[in-house]
Amino acid sequence: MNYIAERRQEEKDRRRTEILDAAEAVAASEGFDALTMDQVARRARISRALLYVYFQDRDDLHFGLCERALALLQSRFEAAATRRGTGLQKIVAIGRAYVAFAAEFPVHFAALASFQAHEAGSEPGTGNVAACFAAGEKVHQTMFAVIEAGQRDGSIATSAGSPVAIAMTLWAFIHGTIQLISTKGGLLGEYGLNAKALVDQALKIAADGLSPTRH
Amino acid sequence: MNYIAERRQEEKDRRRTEILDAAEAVAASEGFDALTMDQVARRARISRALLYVYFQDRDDLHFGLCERALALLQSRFEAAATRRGTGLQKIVAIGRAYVAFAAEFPVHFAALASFQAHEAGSEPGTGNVAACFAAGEKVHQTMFAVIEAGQRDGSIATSAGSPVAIAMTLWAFIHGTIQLISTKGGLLGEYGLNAKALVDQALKIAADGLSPTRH
DNA sequence: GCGAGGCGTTGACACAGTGTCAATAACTGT
DNA sequence: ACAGTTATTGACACTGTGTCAACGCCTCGC
Repeated sequence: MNYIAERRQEEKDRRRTEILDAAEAVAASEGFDALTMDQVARRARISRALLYVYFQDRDDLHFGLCERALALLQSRFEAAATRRGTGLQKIVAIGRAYVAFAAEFPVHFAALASFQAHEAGSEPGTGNVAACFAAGEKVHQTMFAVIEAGQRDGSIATSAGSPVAIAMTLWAFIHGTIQLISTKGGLLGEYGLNAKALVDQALKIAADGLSPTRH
Repeated sequence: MNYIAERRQEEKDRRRTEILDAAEAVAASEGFDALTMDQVARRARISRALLYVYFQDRDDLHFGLCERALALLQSRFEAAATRRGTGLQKIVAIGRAYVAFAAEFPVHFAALASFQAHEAGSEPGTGNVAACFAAGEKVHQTMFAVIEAGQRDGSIATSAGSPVAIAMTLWAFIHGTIQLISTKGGLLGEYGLNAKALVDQALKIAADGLSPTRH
């Protein structure tokens, strides 16, 4: 009957999320890079071989984690984007949301960072890779819309460039800043700096660079 | 005699640079992440075991490559910093120098990127790690000096923050931008963007954010 | 010249992790 | 009860890492 297939699909989905939960737990305790298939399988209480039924390989599992992270991030971005204020204020709020996200879910941020750091061979429309790119696309769209609104309400200079280009640039800026802080945080102290001050700095410069006051 | 020790040291140094050359060659042809000790050893025409005499482990070799990359980058930064112009113009020139560096030596940039992306456990003053951090420090000092000059000649707002903080922020900005372009370059086309336009965009926003025109 | 001791060099080993496959176990419909 | 599908696994082959005892070679004191 059809009931069966449906139930099986549900069980498959639940198992899949269990595996991702396990992977997050392992990444949280052992560090993201030092995550092995064996640890994940044991944590999820299945054999390693079965893990390969649900995820094609290590990278595929990785993309699964990224998709989760991006979905979570997107909800934060949307929350930031729906607050009152100018487009510029909203985009700054989005930047702060990314910082807060990275602080709250370091594992998810690590997943995104290594996703960002590695080459993206032309994506095959299938599997978790596609889902991951789609999730990233949604995040990007959110930023895009806010920037466009900012240019319409006059808080962001149109001379700063097209919304797409600005979105990319800002993403690179804020991601680079968080990455620097999270990996080299220890060295900051030697210069008498702290994370919050650097973030404020970065957001201020970026916001001033977007503002149309000049010219 | 002392001659002997000296000659042996020189041979050791030369062998060391040969190994690094081999590592660069392998990284260039096989990709940076997919670099194995075996490939490097074979390219340098020594046994894998001997490789471990010169470099403690894979990471140590990696730090050796980073040190080279940073030294090279530093010479480019200094060249950019000695050109005529305001501090702001110089810091923009440094940004462009980093972009040019990444385009000209993708392997070196990849080394720096993965160095930047991974955690830096409190450094032990010994070995290549220390040398790598020292080289990074010199690069940072170059930026620092230019920014300070910019604030003195009035081309960079003092309200933008302390020179150290600005240097860190700008490094994060430009590095993040190059990283985005080099790993996700393929997707740029889908948005009608190209690398050069994005770089110009990023530098413009950053420069406008630093400029004191606004108050 | 020559033997002892240090230095450079290596092959071989133990280990850890990945991805695959044939075989087994569990379930479903007739 | 049985045949057919689906889920699950242990065992295997492979790749890469890091270590070690051993071997050869140079050099220096005699």
